[in-house]
Formats: sequence, structure tokens, C-alpha cells
Amino acid sequence: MSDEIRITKKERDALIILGNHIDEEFPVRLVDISDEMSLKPPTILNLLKRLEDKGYVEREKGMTVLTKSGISRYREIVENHRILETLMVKNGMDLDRACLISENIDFLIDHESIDNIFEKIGKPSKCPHGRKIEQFHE
Amino acid sequence: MSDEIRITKKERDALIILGNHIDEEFPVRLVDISDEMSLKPPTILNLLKRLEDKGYVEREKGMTVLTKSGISRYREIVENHRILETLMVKNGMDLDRACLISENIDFLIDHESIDNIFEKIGKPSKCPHGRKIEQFHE
DNA sequence: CTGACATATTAGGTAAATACTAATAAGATT
DNA sequence: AATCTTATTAGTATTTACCTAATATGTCAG
Repeated sequence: MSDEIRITKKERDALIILGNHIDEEFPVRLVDISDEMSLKPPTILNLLKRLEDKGYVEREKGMTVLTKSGISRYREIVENHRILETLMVKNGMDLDRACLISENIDFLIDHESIDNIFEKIGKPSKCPHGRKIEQFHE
Repeated sequence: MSDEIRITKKERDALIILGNHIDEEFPVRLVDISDEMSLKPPTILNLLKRLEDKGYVEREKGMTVLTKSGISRYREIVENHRILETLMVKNGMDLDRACLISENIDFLIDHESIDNIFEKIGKPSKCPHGRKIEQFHE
């Protein structure tokens, strides 16, 4: 428990972008991530190399793919995000604010703990944005 | 709103230590913080200089004092901490885990937002540790 | 197949945050 | 005054997070 590999906010952001594009026909290119994050390609390359070191990403010939571990970390973060958002909105916070805050903490909290909260608040099927909260794990 | 000066986790930790000692007869010395944080004095000095730049601390002749702004930031973080802890424990999380998580996020979230939550959950007077949750602001 | 253009990579540089050791300065205490 | 404890300075290293400029690698039109 809580043995998740530490990532930074930027690494989180890149991971999310990679995960969000996972079902698309064409893989995300460096320039795409570069555009989405408003950072220059060399900066992104650097970021991706760190994600590679952490085992979340594999790269060859300009292609970047999430590894199994990367996919499951991505899913955990997204799920954390939606559950935290739900919890905050349920407790009086404005949706936009909740989303912004969640972005800054969803990758810092271990998924197991968030999962407990999910159970406790009655396994809501959707976050306040209307997006599905799935239980990804087997 | 949300115009709080960005601080890092280490800066937060030092701020908390300074705040916790505020009522004591003798001021906290560098070595004290050094001991409490298990970091060498030069590292702490560096940290304090950054807090000074951010206007949270004033230093002269080895003495370190929180400024007005430092005190109020300290209080906001402590309050954030206790409210977040309360929220998490109320929603099924183990107290120790909640405390640990709260430590990592209490300084990242603007106090106004947390205050909304506080109102919504019925202004509990104590956190799960039994410590007072006060409304410090006028 | 060959330029031209787009994209990726390398190289090299900067800055902030986080640490350290070793040396020096300043205070306090005996 | 000598000693001991603290504080400070100087110098070094690593990680994250950026950049520009140069080079390499594709790719696609003709």
C-alpha cells in the first residue's frame, strides 16, 4: 500500500495526455504533447525519458506508448481525480475549483485510500462532470 | 481568492514548526528546526531565506520570527489540515493515513475553498485528533 | 529518387529547490 | 581567554523544469 512511484505534476500531466489519446488510431507525437502542454519538444522529451525511467512509458522511433504499469497508473489518477472531485462538490465546493484542486492532488494520494472513500460515499457512477467513475482493477 | 503565495512541502514543514513554537518562551533556533526536520543547518538556513523572500519570516542574529503574514499562512495551513483530515475520516479513511495525506496537500489548497467545506460539514469544532478547529480570521 | 518540410533528438545552457561537507564567524560559558 | 556551540558562507551535487540552436531522421510531393 502507498508504494506508488512518486511522480511530479508535470509527469502527471504528460501521463494524462498519453492516456487520453490511448484509443485513437494514431499515436500521440512529441509535437502533440508539446502543443497540449505549451512546452517545447525538448522539454517534453526530457519528461518522457523520466516517465520511461519510472516504467510508465516505452519509446522507440519517436513513438511513445504507455506500458501496462503506465496505463494502470493513468487510470488510478483519473479515478482519484473524479472521486476527489465528487467528494469536494458534495461538500459544497464549486465544480471548477474542485477540478483545479483535484488536478493538483490526484497524483499525490494513493489509490487504495481514495478507493475507500469511493466505497464510503456510495460508489457514485459519475463525477460532477458527468464522466464515468469505473473500477478499473480486476 | 487563490492568490496565496506558492510554497513547497519543505517550506510548509518549516512554517509549521515555526508556528508550533510560537507560544514558547525561547525562539526556535536553527539547530532546533534542523533536528526536527532531520536536515543540516545550512539546508535549513536556505529554506528560511526562501521563506523570508516570501515574506513569511524575519531573521536577525540567528533569530527567526514569523511575520504577520507568516502567522496567518501558518494558521490557514493548520486549519486546512484539520478540516481535510476531518473530511477524509468522515468518509471512511483511516486517521493516520488521513493525517499523512493531509500533510501533503494542506498547503496546496486555497483556504477559502476549504472554508466552504468547513461550513458545509457543519463547522466541526475538533479534528479527528481532537484538536480544535478555529476560525482564525476576523 | 530527391529536395523540402516536419518532426525528433542532441547538445548545451539557465534557474529553482533540495541536499551535503568543510570552513569560518560569532556567541556564550566556564 | 579558551572552549564549545551555533550560525553563516562557500562550494558541490542532483533533480526538475525550462529554453535555444543545431543536427538527424522521416515523409511526401514531384
